[in-house]
Amino acid sequence: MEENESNVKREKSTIVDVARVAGTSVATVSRALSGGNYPVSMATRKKIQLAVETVGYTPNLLGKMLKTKFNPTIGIVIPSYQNPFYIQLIHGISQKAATLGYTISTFSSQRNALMERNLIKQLLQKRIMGLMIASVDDSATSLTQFISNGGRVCVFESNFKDQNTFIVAKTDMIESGRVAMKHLISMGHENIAIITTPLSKQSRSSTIKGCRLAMDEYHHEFTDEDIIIAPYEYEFEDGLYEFEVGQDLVRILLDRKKKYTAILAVNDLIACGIINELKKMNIRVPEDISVIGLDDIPLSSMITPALTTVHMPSYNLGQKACQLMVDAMVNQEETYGVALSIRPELVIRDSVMRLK
Amino acid sequence: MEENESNVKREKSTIVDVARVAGTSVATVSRALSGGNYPVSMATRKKIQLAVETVGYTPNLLGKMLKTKFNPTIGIVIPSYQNPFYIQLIHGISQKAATLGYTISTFSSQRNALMERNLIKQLLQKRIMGLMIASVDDSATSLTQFISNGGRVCVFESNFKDQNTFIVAKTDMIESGRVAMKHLISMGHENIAIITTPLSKQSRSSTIKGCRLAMDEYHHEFTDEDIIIAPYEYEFEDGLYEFEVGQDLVRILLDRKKKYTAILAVNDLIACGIINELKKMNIRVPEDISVIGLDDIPLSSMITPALTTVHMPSYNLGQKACQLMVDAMVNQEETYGVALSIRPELVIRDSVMRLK
DNA sequence: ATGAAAGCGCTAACAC
DNA sequence: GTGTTAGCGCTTTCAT
Repeated sequence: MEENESNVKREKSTIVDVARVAGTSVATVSRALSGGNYPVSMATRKKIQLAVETVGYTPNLLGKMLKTKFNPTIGIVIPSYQNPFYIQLIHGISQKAATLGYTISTFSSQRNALMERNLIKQLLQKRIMGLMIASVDDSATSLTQFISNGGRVCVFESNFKDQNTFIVAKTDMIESGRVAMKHLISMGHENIAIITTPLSKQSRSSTIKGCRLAMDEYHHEFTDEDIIIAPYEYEFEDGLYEFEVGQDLVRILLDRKKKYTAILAVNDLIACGIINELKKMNIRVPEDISVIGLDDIPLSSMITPALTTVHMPSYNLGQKACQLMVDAMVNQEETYGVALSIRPELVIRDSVMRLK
Repeated sequence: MEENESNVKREKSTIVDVARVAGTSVATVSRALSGGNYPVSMATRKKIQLAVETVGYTPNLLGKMLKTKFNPTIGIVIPSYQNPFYIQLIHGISQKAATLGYTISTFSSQRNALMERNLIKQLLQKRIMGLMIASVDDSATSLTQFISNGGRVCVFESNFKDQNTFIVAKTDMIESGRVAMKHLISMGHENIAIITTPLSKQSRSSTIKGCRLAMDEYHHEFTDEDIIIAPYEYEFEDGLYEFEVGQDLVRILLDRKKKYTAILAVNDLIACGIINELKKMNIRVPEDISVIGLDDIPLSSMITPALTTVHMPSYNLGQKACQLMVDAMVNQEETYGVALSIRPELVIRDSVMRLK
């Protein structure tokens, strides 16, 4: 099969095809098509536009990015698509990115540090300059490597001590824990249990710290015994890890000698699991036991009883973090060490009962 | 600031740096690093490996892809991150892609056709070869353009008549509607209403068709009056479009003269919204009215009463579709027109009551 | 088993 | 305002 001039199966056309048809040089085409406001006469612009259509030209970003060393994409890595908290975050980022003319591309690490590293390596190899991540890795080496290759990193969650080379964007977890716990106390509860996923993440231990703070303020007794920690952490193929943690751990809690009047779950998905399991056991919420969560995901207002929780403005957080990210990407100077902390807010619904 | 030989801030090193340090040619480095099983002596391999580490080399995929015209990435475009059905689908795809050595990159069109087109254009410009999409666009032009540029497309949902250039992967929606409706009928229901989002999508009208089929089989009366269709379709910034559709439409339904004993919702999120609203109005499910959904998302087993629904094996569907996709990407011959249809399965829980 | 060199599609000096 | 040309980092003939 010989190739002839008027090839029926058109090979993907390039800038030179356009130039040939338009009767100009490739430089002019480049300038007309993406050369900022470089002067190109209206006449040639028209010719080029026409040529673009006749040859069916689609720019090849690969060539452009190779040349300019700039990939206007922001990579987002989250631990799971199952937790609505991250979904809201993505929404926020996405919305802001769109207005700023950036493309976002999202990935799930499936709570797997190895997979996370692989993902980051991929991004690096594609010369993506911006990375926004809720990391599940104990080590920050992947991230620092990303930065030493000229990238910008924004972390939402991290196990390691915050590097001052990252943009840190998080909700104030200490305050969240404190707010939730104070609400329970103000409703007359004293025997309160905490149910949590492993404390490896800094955000988790911060939450607990906030809880302790509140208990201390009121001189309530509170020991490590009162905290039940999930022994495992992974992503199910199909199902909701955190929801199941709630279901499993509340059973363990109920088997204990010590009796509690309220449970604080470190996130809403866990709280929903708890309530779900309690219902199965015919234990009424909040009459028999109160439950409070943290996050305020859509599900929380959908279940019965509607969950009292602490709202994390993740949509806002995403928006603001994205703005910071883009700033860091365009500025050549290092705008590092930025910290963004968003204040949580109590949302009272139906899962906590006044005790006395 | 002059650049000196032993530059402190290392510029990103390339294959030529590696070659220089290893004392070989760039061709050899390329072959050693990614040249399949092209013969390179063990000795030089070692030298190159060493050089890679000393210069801190990270391959630039942009260069590679530009040269090879092959981008081993699969782009996924879904209407929303809020609907767990798609999340399950992504999980399935992701898992399979990982085993096949492909990277997936996901995007949300936010139920916006314009945005969807933009996304597709982006993918095209990045010369991504594989696109798996649940399209919300009325027109297939973006998709056909993608294909005419050498890409492969797999559709999960589409408004247009199926092109035989696509890989079509869907659950059998006609059968789903039929199964759900038959269950209602077998439980003694005759006055059944359907609540649905706009029928613009083919999958929606297929579901309805299936419902009609079931009604016909039993010679039950069923008219367009019994179908309530949401007048709008868009993605909220923050919230669950379909859930709210359920809430809004069930109120409208209840205001009608005709009284129904059962409601069929075309997806679970809608069904959950319906149940939620019914509860607020102190109407008991299933005692006062039965509700059945379609999809079997995790939420369905979490609410009270647990939702009776039709399970769509979206995880499986994702896996199989991904396999097909990759096959199509490696095969130069066109493996088009493949259709994959997965059979749904009734899941009986607590939201449907036997009438007589 | 290795190297030299052409070129993928694009941009950005530098000329005119 | 427009054209010429030298690469960006990589692969891949074609030699040797």
